[in-house]
Amino acid sequence: MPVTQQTTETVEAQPLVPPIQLPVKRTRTDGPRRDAVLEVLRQEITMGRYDDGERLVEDRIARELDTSRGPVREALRQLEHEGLVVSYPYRGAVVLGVSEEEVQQVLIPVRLTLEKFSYLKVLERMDDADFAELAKEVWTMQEAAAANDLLRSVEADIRFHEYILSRSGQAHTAQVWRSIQPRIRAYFFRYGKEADLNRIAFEHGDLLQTLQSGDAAAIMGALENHITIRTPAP
Amino acid sequence: MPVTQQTTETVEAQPLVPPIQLPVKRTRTDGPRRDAVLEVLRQEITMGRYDDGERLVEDRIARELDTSRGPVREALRQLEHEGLVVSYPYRGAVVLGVSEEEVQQVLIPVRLTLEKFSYLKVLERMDDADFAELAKEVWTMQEAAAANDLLRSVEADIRFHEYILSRSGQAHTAQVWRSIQPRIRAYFFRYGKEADLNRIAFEHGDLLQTLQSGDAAAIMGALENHITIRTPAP
DNA sequence: TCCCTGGAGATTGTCAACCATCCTGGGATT
DNA sequence: AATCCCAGGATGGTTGACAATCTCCAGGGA
Repeated sequence: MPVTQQTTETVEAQPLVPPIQLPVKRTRTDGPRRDAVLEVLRQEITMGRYDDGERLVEDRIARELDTSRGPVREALRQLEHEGLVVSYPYRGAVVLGVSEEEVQQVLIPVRLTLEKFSYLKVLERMDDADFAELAKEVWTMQEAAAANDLLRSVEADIRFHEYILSRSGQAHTAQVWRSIQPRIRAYFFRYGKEADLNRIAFEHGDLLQTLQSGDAAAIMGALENHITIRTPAP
Repeated sequence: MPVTQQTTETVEAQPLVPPIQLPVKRTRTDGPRRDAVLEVLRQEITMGRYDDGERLVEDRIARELDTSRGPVREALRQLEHEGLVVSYPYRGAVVLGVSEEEVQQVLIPVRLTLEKFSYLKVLERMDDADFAELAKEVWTMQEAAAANDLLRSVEADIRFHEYILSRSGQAHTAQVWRSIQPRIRAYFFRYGKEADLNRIAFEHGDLLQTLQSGDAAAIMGALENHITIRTPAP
């Protein structure tokens, strides 16, 4: 499954023929290759197609995705910073499982901190266009709930929160979020099989409504409920 | 200022002379080159030798540190994950300043979350050797305070907390810490010029003592005081 | 004058081939 | 049984060459 085709190719240059070489650009603007590799790997790990502890060998992945080791190396580093992988010098990278306890007691509270801050920051700056954007995601969640589509629900959930994070323009907050988000995502997929999608959609609708009210205290409360409460019962 | 000398060199091979080539290994085990590059850059940024927004050009850095672009690229990515740098595709990396507000309202609270968790996790596992290790750092802080040496004090401070973090063996917690710690460090250097080093040393001594008592509630309280309180007055 | 276009130059992103360095897992030795 | 040694496997690093983009600025046209 090639990540993207070769960037440029010239038609087989026949030795003594006039240089008609038509450059066949298949490049398009799909951004750096490493990002494509990153997405593939992240998806595969998140969806559980790798076992915890399984090795990720640069050369193999490079061949599989039809690219060179460079982009693969960078993608692996990124995955390490997203906590989906651990690696030791000269020994390579292995898949790292998410422990329920750490997610509940560390990642979720950290996330709460981030969101509380950025919601406060973004409050005045939000206009109707922003709310419309968020409403769209809530709508998607409702659809996903109706279709019992966990994937779409989680994606919309993430986008909902990410929209506000990015809108708040707090560089460091966003940085921490990027590092935490993939793990939370992976966690939802693993332990969220029997999550109540309707409830998720409803909660976000409620959160959005509270946001529109502009009442800071109410927002903090809604956030805390929304983020903290869903403990998949230990 | 070369990061490290060439890995292996053979004595100038005189054309028609018997292959006496004595391999002059200067390698030693100083780990991956990227780490050396990383440390140099991190230090320079932390110490304010780069202005906020200043560009970090791969080629220039590679030449300055006498290495190739590979390790430099990896170091820059790492710095990005440490929040000391931001980069955009095809546009390169620039130094990112730490905003006091984000440190106070985001990074510090996040840090508190991490430490609370890991301290609880590590409680029973701590033995006298561990406490001795921590006592050593407290001692260093006292020394640094006496000499009014901010650098040494901050270093020992970081090591104190990092020791417990790593001792707790919580992979995800440690991951987040690694991403946050450099920024907090940089923050201390920038805004901590008139910090009371004696107070810092004392607080850690107190924290250590509380740790040895094994009283979980007391430890949480001490942590909260220690980490949260030092607001350099806005 | 102001806006738009089209390079030119600079820098990042990728490739490929090669070598150094380090880790791992036997097998032979003691 | 414990230890040492070695070969194979993988990662870390180098080089040189291109491809892909971005930035900026000079001209041209409205």
